[in-house]
Amino acid sequence: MNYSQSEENYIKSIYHLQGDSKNVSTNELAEELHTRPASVTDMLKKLKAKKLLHYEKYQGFRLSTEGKKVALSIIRRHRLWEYFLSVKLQFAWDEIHEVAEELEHVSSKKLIDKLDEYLGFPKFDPHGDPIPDQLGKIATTDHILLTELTANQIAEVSSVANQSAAMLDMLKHNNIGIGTRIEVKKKFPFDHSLEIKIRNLPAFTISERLAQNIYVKYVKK
Amino acid sequence: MNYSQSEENYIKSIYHLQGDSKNVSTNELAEELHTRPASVTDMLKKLKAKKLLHYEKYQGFRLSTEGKKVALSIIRRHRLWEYFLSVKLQFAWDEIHEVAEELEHVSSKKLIDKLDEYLGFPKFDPHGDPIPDQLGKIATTDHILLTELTANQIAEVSSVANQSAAMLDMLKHNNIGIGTRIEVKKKFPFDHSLEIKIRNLPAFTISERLAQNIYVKYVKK
DNA sequence: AAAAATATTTAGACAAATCTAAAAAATTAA
DNA sequence: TTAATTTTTTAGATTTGTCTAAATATTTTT
Ligand SMILES: [Mn+2]
Ligand SMILES: [Mn+2]
Ligand SMILES: [Mn+2]
Ligand SMILES: [Mn+2]
Repeated sequence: MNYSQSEENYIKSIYHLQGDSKNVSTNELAEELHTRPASVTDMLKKLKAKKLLHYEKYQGFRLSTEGKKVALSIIRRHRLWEYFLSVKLQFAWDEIHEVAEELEHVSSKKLIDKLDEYLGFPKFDPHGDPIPDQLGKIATTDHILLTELTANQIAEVSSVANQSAAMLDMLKHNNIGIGTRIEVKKKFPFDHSLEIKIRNLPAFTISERLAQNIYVKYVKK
Repeated sequence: MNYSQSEENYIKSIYHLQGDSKNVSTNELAEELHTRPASVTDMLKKLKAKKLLHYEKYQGFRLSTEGKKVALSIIRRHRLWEYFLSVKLQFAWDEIHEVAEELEHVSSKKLIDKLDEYLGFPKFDPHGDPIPDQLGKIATTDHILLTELTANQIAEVSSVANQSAAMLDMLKHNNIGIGTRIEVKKKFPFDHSLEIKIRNLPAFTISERLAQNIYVKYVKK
C-alpha cells in the first residue's frame, strides 16, 4: 500500500503521541500537526477505513498493528535521511530535520534499503533516536533523563526528547551534543535547575525544562 | 518561488518538448504527461499567471526566461539524484530514472548544492545527459546521432535520447552503455539498419529506430 | 470556399485535503 | 443533577488537480 504525504504525516504523529499505546485525542493531534480539529476528524475517518487506526467517535484513537508498521517505515526513512544529511553531506544538527521531513515521503523501498546499506546500517540518528531496521525492529537503549541524575554522577548524552529549532539552538549554544559527557555538580531545590560541567569548560547552570529533554547513559567516572 | 509537484512536472516536460524554443502544442504535452488536453489547458493558465509561460490560446506555448530557469533547476536535481543512485547506491542504469522522478521534487536548494559537492560536481548523469550547475549552465557536447556515422567509422556512446525502460533494456541486451566503442561495419539502405561491432564481440545488426536514440562522439581509429 | 477533420478550450463534475461556523456529545463544575 | 465548559463531529466552502462531454477554433481536404 502507498499513502499520501498527508496521510503519512498523520500516521507518524499519532505514533509519536500514543507512545506505549495510550489513546490519542483529536485536539492533541490537531495541535501537533498545526491543523484544525475538524480536519483531523476527516482524516481519522479515512485512516480508519484503511484499517490503520482503531477509532470510535468521541472515544479517541490509536494505530492498529498495520498502522504501527507503516509508522515505523516512515520513521525509518526519516532517520536514515537525517543520518545521511549529517554524516555524508555535513549538514548541521539543527538543519537536518526539516529536509528529512520532505525526503521521508519518497517511497521506494529499494532506495531506503540501499541507503541503509550505504550508510553502514546505523542504529541511531544524529539526535540519538533509534533507526528501525527493514522489519521495523528498533534497538533499545537504557537511557534516563538528565534530571534523574544526582550530584556528582557522570553520564553521556544519548538523545534529545525535543528536536525543535529552539531546543537544538540552545543545545548548540551550551556545547551539548550526542555523546557529550556531562557531570552534574549540583542540583538546586529552589527551581530544580542543575549545575553541570562539560570537559574543561567552566561549570554552568541549565534549567529543569532543558534537562527534562536530554536523555543520558551512565558512564564510569 | 516554490512550485507543486504537478507544476514542476509540466515545466520540465515543456522544456524537453520545446527544445531550442519551438512552440509546444496542447496535445503533444498531454501525451507526454499521460494526461488529457483539457487538464493541460487548465495548467497552462496557471503557469501563464505565474509568468513561467508565453501562451496565447490556440497558439501553442513555450517557457519564459523564468520558466526555463525553473526547468533547469528541476533537471539539475533529477540528474544529480540519478548520479547519486548510480554511483553511490549502485542502482542499475534502468532503475534510477523512476526514483529520481520522486527525489527531484524535494526542493531544498542547500540539499542539492551539498549533494553536488559531495558527488564531486559531476558534469553528466549516468545516461550521458549534462547536469546544469547552480547557475543553470550546462556543459556542451559535440555528440551526433549514431545514424549519422558512415561505414567504417568508430565512435563512442556519449548519451541516449530515450530513457524508457524498453530502450534501456534493449541497450543492456546489446551490451551498449555510455562509453562503449562502436564501429559501423555496414549500413543497409533497405531498412536503414546498421551492422555494428563492439569490442571483440561478433558484429550484429541494430534497427534505425534504436540508432536514432544513441548519441556518439568520434574517436580516432 | 465550403465541408470535414483535428486541435483546443470551456463547462461542469469529482476526489483530496483543508478551512470556518455551528451542532452535538462528553466532561467538569456548581 | 443540572448547568457550564470543553471536546469532537458535522455541514458547507474552498483550493488544487484531474476528468468527460460539449463547444469552438484552426487546419486540411475536397
Ligand atoms: Mn527529525
Ligand atoms: Mn513529513
Ligand atoms: Mn531521468
Ligand atoms: Mn517528477
